[in-house]
Amino acid sequence: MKGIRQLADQLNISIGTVSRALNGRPDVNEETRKRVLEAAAELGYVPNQSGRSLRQGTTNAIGFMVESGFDTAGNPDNFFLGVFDGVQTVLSRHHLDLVVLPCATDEDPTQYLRRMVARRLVDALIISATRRKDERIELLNKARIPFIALGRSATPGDHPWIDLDFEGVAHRAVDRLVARGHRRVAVCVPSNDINLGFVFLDAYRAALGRHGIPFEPGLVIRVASSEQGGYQAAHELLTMAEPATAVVLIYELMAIGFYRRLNEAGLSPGRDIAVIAFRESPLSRFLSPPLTCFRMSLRDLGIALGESLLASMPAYAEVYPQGIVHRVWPMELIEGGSDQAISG
Amino acid sequence: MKGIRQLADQLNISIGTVSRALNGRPDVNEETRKRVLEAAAELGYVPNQSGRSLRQGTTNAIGFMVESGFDTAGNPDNFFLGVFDGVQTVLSRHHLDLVVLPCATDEDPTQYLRRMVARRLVDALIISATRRKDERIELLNKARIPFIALGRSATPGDHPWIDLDFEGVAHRAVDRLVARGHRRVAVCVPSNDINLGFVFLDAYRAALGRHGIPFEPGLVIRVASSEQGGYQAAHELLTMAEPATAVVLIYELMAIGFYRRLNEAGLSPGRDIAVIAFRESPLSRFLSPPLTCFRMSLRDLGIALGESLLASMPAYAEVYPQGIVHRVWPMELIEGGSDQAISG
DNA sequence: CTGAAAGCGCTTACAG
DNA sequence: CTGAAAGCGCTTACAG
Repeated sequence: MKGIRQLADQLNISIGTVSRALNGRPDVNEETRKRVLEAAAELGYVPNQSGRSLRQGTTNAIGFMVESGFDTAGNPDNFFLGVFDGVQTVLSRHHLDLVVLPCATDEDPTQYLRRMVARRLVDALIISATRRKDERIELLNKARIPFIALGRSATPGDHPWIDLDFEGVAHRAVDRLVARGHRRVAVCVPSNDINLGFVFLDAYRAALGRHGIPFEPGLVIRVASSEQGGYQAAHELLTMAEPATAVVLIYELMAIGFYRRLNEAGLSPGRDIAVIAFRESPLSRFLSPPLTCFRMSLRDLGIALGESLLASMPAYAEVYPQGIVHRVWPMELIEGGSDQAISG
Repeated sequence: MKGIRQLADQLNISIGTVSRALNGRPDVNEETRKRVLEAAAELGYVPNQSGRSLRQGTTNAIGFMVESGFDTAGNPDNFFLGVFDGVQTVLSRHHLDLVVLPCATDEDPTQYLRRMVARRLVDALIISATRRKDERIELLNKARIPFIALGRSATPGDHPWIDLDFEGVAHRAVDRLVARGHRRVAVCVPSNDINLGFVFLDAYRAALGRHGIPFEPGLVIRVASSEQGGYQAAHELLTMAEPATAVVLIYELMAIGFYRRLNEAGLSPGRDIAVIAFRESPLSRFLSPPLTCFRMSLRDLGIALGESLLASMPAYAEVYPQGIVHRVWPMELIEGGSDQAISG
């Protein structure tokens, strides 16, 4: 099956009618439509997307930009695959396809995105791993392409975004630890300029402030978002003049290395040092002790991302009247034993 | 900047010349080419991909199909992101872009692929998580779209593929364990119909055979490719009438749950039971004891996939004269302490 | 070396 | 309800 021409010839009708029948236009005889649909199914005809795109000015594809080498290292159990699944649930309602655009580690993310936008591969975009200052936001605003950011940024603009509730997590974590007598609570944040590090740190300071605990820069440990980073963080903590008695980890993968280093020092997480991690992952409860951390549904987040993106696209705004979404995604505390240690 | 028309008008030349200049055709005055290139850069003009695709019959995009819910759960440290990076290194040489096509959990992979192929979104495909019998291979063969499979399959066809060296790993793992006196070596494989489970199991049987050890179906533990699966596997092993003294895990994530369950039973991996896992991941060496497992470069695998795919595309076969690649990817043994346990 | 024109596969006003 | 035709943005033989 080559194209609409062949299908039309086969049926002895015009390509216009075939197109209208296939696209569900109302002004087609039902008998004709049935014949067209059957023939298309039998011959496996599906419209060439390039032809449609060129004519309609729309690709019916939504892009999701991810980066191989950046923040993503901190997301173990296929964080993105879970989110994709939710996004697709929404997109499939409208016959839109999700296309993931992975930016290579050796390419500048803004340059990469510029190319993708210019090629007009997708109608709208989801970007992730937002930086404190994120040029991609300016780029997309200027290009007037609809997009939503998974993550906030200090870059101005009233684009839609959804971000995890770093503030809520920081406050609840600090509250729990302070309630157990801890006054020296360390925090592990990424060493790069990803925005979540700033948001988390600000909330951590505010939480300490509520308890009248002065902020100590020395308790902010900046490491890679990985097992290795966690190992290094524990090492730094152990070599502090006056070690922290509790720690909050921004990535649960860090916990693996963190636990390991503590064990090497003959210390037990949960008994000698209290540990709270950010997001729950499948490994959380298989650590000893299980991690106290925060739960969320990746799929639901994906659904929210998809719906909020469509809400910002003129063609779908009617179906999703939520307007420009700015949303903090709630996280639910899951108690493990890792924060049982008591201080003071 | 709307299109080539505007750019041409601006420069007072025809769109044909603009196109030729931009595409590096030799029959363009160098002075003219320079003007065109400069104007394009200044105005941020990039050809609309739909227009090019329609005219050329090629999209300049390569698809990489992944599945959210299948085998991928067993791949923790961003297995695919690492591979993508290598693939992109190759594609960027030819101004091809990588587009990842994630099949949702609730969609049939073959149906999904059929749609993607029909839409003509990409020129060629990489598929992963091949099944024992994989309809996608038949589909792609029939559609005559170039593709390479990451993973073998029993489905016939002489398409190119690259697969990890499950045989080598199974043989070396069994050899090591037998050398330490083990005769009852269990193996954990996925409970679904992914092909690697079959390949691995066959090699395991062959390896046992070389040592004159009879194959015992009871020592094949089928569980999910996850921490939870590993936990369950250890549980099953502990409740065997005559427990295995060693185990080979097909996914390293399983080790987390496996270790946990052993610890709950007061047993130490590496001391009481020997454990060898398949692929090294960042977490391998942070477990206690570190995992004995097998190392490979995700990036190099991606490069090989990219080059082998291009080799199968007429337009690039000259640059990559390797023909139809059927390749087993080597893995290097990394000693941890997890297989130190001695038996007999 | 450049321009004018055809045509890739579609969708969609416009007639009838 | 259907057909004929225009045109989306490109690339590429074909003239000159």
